[in-house]
Amino acid sequence: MSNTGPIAIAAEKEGTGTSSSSIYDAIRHDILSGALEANARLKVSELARTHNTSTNPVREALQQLRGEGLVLITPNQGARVRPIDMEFVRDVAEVGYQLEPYLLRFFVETASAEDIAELERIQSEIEALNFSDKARHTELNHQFHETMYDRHYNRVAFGVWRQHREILGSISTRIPIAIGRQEAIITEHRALIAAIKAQDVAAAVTVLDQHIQDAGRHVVDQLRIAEARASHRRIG
Amino acid sequence: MSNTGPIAIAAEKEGTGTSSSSIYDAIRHDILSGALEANARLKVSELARTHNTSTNPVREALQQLRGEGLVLITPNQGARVRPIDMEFVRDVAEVGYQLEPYLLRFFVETASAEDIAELERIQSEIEALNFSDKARHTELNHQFHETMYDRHYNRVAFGVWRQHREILGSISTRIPIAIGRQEAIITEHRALIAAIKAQDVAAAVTVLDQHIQDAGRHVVDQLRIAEARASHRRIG
DNA sequence: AAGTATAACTTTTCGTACATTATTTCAAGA
DNA sequence: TCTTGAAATAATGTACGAAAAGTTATACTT
Repeated sequence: MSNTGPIAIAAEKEGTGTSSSSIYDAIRHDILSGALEANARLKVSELARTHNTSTNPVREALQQLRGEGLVLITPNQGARVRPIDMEFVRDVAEVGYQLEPYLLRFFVETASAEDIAELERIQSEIEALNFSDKARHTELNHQFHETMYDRHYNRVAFGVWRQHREILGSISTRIPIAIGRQEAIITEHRALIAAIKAQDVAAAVTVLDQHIQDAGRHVVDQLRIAEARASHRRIG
Repeated sequence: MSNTGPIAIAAEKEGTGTSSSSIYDAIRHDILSGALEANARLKVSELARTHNTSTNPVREALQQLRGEGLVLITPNQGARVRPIDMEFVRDVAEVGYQLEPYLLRFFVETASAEDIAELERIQSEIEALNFSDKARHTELNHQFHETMYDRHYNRVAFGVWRQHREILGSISTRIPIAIGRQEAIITEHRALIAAIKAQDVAAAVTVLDQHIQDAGRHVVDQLRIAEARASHRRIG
């Protein structure tokens, strides 16, 4: 059996301090930011050298990343970066679809006035930014959703969601946002806030369903364009 | 931040061969089977000794398990077994609820005659066994569901589901199955097969929703009884 | 002479041993 | 009883040897 790696029980962010943890963060960041490209070999001694440490911390970091599914390890052949291709993104996005309504429902039922105010604050910041800084937009968008789900009693669900969100977010920053999509994001967020204020669970879930499906479809479409372009370049 | 550990991108089972992999399997098994109890400290040198190997393979196995969320690691304090308590089980079960209908839908739409025959074979074996062997029943029940989801195109979703299933399965074998629940399992499985044969996606999803919610509630209830009993023993 | 197979060599992973540093334990004293 | 500190214990990081995989070069066949 080969390790094509699905997605598992995420470890929550924990206090670092050890060299192993920081190298874990570094490699993880490099994978998600795209600095390390798909299928790149992760040689232990090389990583140890570039990060000014010895091999053991690197080996442990790679094992942890394997547990999370971001790194693929074949016995005696070492670690490679899990390719975040269209298929993988689609799969990750669809898992998100299944979890978000569940997470949202609890928020609508339990949201305080402060929670909603926080949402509106983030939303106004998103609108003010107006997509001028993609990385910042992705971050704010992440905050918008995280604000709603963070206090959910189900830490497992939240963890799965967040990990998937990070993967999607990592590629969102690398693809363009279509103009039409920009407007849709604004109106969808507003509709969501309105439904939450009205304590209308059904309406909120409906809006969210639309929102995340559109968002996911958009990412997959853009990725399809990028992959087609890449293959065209190879052939031409 | 502490690592209370949600659930992440699961690594698929891969070909072993290395000592690290086999020790990973061993520890994982001991956690899920209950041989290692909740919060038990996992001392590296101790595990190395009992498994006849050195410390590095153990350390790497623990890191991988941390990535999967089965082990909690605190800097400079080492690894502990993640407690699989009622809360955790409930959370894991609820994540399952969100994913199973999604996985099932695809199966109903694409199932071949052989697939359905396989389901019926497993079902008849379950009925023949009639709950006389709990471990075997859990295994068959797992097979019943896995048969439906295994060929789903979304490997990420399948991986998340399977990992959660393994956690639930590990405790199912440790709790009693109520008589009423036994009959319900049989009839629910039969109804599910009927709906699949009729290509009725909606009916299948409805039956499944009922089935997994009942199953989850049953596990949580039994666990509540067990925990209450344990705390009573402590007090009394 | 070109292509393939094989052998020598290099690189990398994997397991072992050890040094260092942090934590836990436990006993002595306030 | 609580605090303090020293010894024991365990985690983290470094170094190295053995085994496997990958690479290059050489010999052999067609």
